[in-house]
Amino acid sequence: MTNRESGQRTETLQGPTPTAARDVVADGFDREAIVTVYGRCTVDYDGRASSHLEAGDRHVMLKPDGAALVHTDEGQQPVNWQPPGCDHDVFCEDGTLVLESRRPTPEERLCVRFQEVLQVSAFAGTDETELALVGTEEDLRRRILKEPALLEAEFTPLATERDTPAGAVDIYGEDAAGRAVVVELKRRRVGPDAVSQLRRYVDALERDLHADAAVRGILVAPSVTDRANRLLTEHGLEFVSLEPPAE
Amino acid sequence: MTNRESGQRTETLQGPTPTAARDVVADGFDREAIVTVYGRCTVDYDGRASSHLEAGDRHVMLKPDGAALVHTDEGQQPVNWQPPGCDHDVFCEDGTLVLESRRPTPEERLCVRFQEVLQVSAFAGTDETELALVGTEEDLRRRILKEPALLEAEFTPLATERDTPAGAVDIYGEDAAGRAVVVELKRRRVGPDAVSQLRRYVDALERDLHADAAVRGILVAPSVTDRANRLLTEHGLEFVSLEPPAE
DNA sequence: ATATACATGTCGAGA
DNA sequence: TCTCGACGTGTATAT
Repeated sequence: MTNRESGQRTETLQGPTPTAARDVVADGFDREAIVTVYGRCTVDYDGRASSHLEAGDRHVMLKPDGAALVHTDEGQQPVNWQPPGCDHDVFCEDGTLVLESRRPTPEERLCVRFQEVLQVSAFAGTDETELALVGTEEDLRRRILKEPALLEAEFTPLATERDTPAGAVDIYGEDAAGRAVVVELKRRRVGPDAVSQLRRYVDALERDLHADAAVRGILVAPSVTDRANRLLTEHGLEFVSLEPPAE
Repeated sequence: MTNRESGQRTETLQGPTPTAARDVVADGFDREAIVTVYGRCTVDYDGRASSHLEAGDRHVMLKPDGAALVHTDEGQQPVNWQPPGCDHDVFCEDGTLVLESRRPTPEERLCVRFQEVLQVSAFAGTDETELALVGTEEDLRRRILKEPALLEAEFTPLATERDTPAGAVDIYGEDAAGRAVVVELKRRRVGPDAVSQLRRYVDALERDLHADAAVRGILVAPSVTDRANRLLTEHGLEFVSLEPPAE
């Protein structure tokens, strides 16, 4: 089965020869298409780490922005990949199709060698729209700024992303007594890492203000783990249960 | 162009009717194949957060383990997805193809509605092999255990994954003077988070041993950021530059 | 199922 | 370019 319509949005060959497959892939690169190849292949990666994969049937996707993905029939994550910004290359070697994707800084190389190509496709299309996502940490922040009493009565937000030597604080403000308050937001249940983060900010701000009065630190999240809760107590930090808005 | 060979490893239709596309998808599910659909669609997600995507051309992959991936022509990450363990469903509604993927705990739902299906494929294959990966934190640990002097002269490893109230320490040991040493490993350049992590372990171990002598904390990584370095100094922690083995 | 930390994490913002 | 922290993080392991 063959199908070559270069002007069309999709182009697909089944069971192609290596050279025919190469031509579809190369044409797909030229047309800024998403190129996919399914077949039996080995995969080698070398860069931040190194990996090797023996022959098996996999689905390879090459995007026009330079991203590469090698998927098996399991897992949400690709078994091998390359980030956007890579240069894709296709050629035939010893009568087999080879896909290669490289990038500099860091030097990384992904190489897929096909013993057998079952199908090759090129998908050209348009997608102008952007994802509308609700329920992020940003949404949680807006919720609190709109209604500070959700945190505690008479809390007054003074700044977001306030800079400290340890990094930017999510919300900085003061309580009814005029004490400085550092608020760290998390959209979901948190563990010890989030407590450490809050602690760094509180420490840094206490030094920064070189005030005698302690800075209050409040962790805002739907819930905390046991160990995180112990850490909070240990360091005199507080917790307020609050979720991002549902819609 | 049509191709229906149910016994074969691949099955593909181009420009199918919604019902024909549905049949290929359903048959792919039955055969434990990787199913892909390319076409113009809207995508809705609701679960830990919520998202909506207006119509555009996208590549959807449904895996037999329940994973779902929606890819645009940009980015390494899918614009929407569903983790393994979901139940995939396919049907026609108002003359259009609909793909739905759900899971309980947490309740999450992904729905892709196609205005137009340009291609649908089912890929059945085998992949027995496992990825051989080198250059992980585990490799770095083995390197140090094999040659403890890389850390410092006369360092003696006593345990890996030693438990403390704050969590498991990567390597626990003692130095030439017999002082307790906590080693935290990172396979790449680290920021403040890794220092906080090491600090938690050192604190916890000092309490656990309720010894008067301070516990040494050593961060092992290729390098550290400025801020992380300041935090190390601030808390009396140490740094040793070491990388995972290259091969 | 929950908790904890790793990951070739990826991604985006800010300096 | 580098740093830093969020992410519907995913993934594995141990409890």
